Amino acid sequence: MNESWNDLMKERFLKIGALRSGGQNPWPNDQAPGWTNAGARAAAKGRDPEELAARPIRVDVAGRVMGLRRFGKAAFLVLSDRSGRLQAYLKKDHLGEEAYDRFLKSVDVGDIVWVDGPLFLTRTGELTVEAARFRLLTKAIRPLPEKWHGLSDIETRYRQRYVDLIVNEGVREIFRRRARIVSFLRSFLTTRDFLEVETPMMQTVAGGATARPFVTHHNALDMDLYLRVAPELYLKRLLVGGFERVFEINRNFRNEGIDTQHNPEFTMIEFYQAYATYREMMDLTEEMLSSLATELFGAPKFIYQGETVDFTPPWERLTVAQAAARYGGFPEERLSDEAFLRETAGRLGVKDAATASPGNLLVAIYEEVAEKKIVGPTFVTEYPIDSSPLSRRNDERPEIVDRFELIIRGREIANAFSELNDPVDQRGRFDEQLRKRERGDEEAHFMDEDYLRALEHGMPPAAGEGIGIDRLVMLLTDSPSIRDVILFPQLRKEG
RNA sequence: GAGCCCAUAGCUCAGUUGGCAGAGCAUCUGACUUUUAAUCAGAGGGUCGUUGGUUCGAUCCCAACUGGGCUCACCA
Repeated sequence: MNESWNDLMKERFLKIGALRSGGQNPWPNDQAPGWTNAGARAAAKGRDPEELAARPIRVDVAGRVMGLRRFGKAAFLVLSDRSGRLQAYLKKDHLGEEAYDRFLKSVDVGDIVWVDGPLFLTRTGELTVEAARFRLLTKAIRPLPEKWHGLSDIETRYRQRYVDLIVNEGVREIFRRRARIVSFLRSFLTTRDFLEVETPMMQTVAGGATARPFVTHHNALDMDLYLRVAPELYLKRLLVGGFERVFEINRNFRNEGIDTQHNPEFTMIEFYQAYATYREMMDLTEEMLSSLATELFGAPKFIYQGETVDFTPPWERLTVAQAAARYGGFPEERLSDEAFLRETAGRLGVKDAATASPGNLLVAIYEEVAEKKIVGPTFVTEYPIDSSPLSRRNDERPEIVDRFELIIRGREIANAFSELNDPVDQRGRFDEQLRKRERGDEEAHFMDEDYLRALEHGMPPAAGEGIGIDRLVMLLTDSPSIRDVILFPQLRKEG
């Protein structure tokens, strides 16, 4: 008995003692159910009470006791397993006085039990197992939250996700849907001949994105390593190696703030296709996400936070300048005027408005006035070159890159571009990033000599894309916070 | 990192203009053999997040701290 236990827990501990002295193990592991609750329901579907009585279906099921209604000489248990709920009925006449009394003395809501017996329908039509045999499989010491209001304290829901999952069916459904989404994306790409790969999470150079990395240390090698901020540079090495279509679904780590859109570790899918451009990536994305929504909802439309999101292709395509002009109310031609950009950026409070390049000013203005207002899905294109050090330069306009961001409900969901495979241009871009880093930009890219060496071997022309899985799942589960779609979101140490 | 808000029984929540801490569910005892948040009768259960301060007296007022939420900044 633990001193910190409350009265409810002490009460249950006494029951454990009673079980043990009666020769019963409170935590046995020698009984597996032959049926799931949903399987039992399916077997009895359409049968009326007389048919069930005439040709009994005998099932044995196990699950957590979510409800317990005692009536003296009979009792109902509500059992919950991975497939759903099913009611069990225990009758003293059928089970024998001693066994019945002992079981009902020891069992509590929250325990896991096994029940074996024929199915029947109660007067109110509820499918029920009439227990001929039963066993306690797991004794719970802690009580579950209240049956009607459940667990709503947000901190407890995140810290003790196991309790959240036990009592909040909607939470279980979110994570089932998350698994379905990841599985859909995986098979969508696999059937298009993409190879799934795994590349390093611990990298000597944290490349592929602009973000502050986590640092760790390898003792045997006496070497600092970075948790990856993106898999991009490794996946493109694989294009060099001859895997012309690759993808990876895995965690990235970024040492930045935490809020409803950001968790330090988050899941990305990145995919790369040789002989494709960012234009084909738009088509692929439209097809992938609209068919995903159709798979989930039966149509490429769904509700997010009270508003309809429509994934029916084709999606709107806007340049950064067009988006800034439309949502900021500027004449588009003025957005190519450096003085106007500088003045506007300054007025909007953009930092470095006096020194930033015209391209970066335009993006900053777009992000300030337009991005949050775009309902989408919208592909935003024509990003300036200095914000995209790994993207292919546009053939006609060397100041922009062949890149898009996919914006849905004001959030960046995907980022894609035609890949820069010119090793000379790439070295120049890395040099520029190094100069930014020397000026104090902690998020600028590092030089990656091995990546340049790979490019020097020849990377096929290609396009690649990354989609933030957590944000996609938020959209498709109508979740307002990223913590609602990550099983164990990052929190401070418990106080 | 900044601002605002929150922390009371296992859970969901009241409450005290500063004077013995409340409800429902859960638990325990009793009644009850087809219930559905079962019902009925009774009982027990609290370091009011932590530490200080003000006060005759603090769960309540003040401060700091811890944890959480939202907004902003950074970012995807």
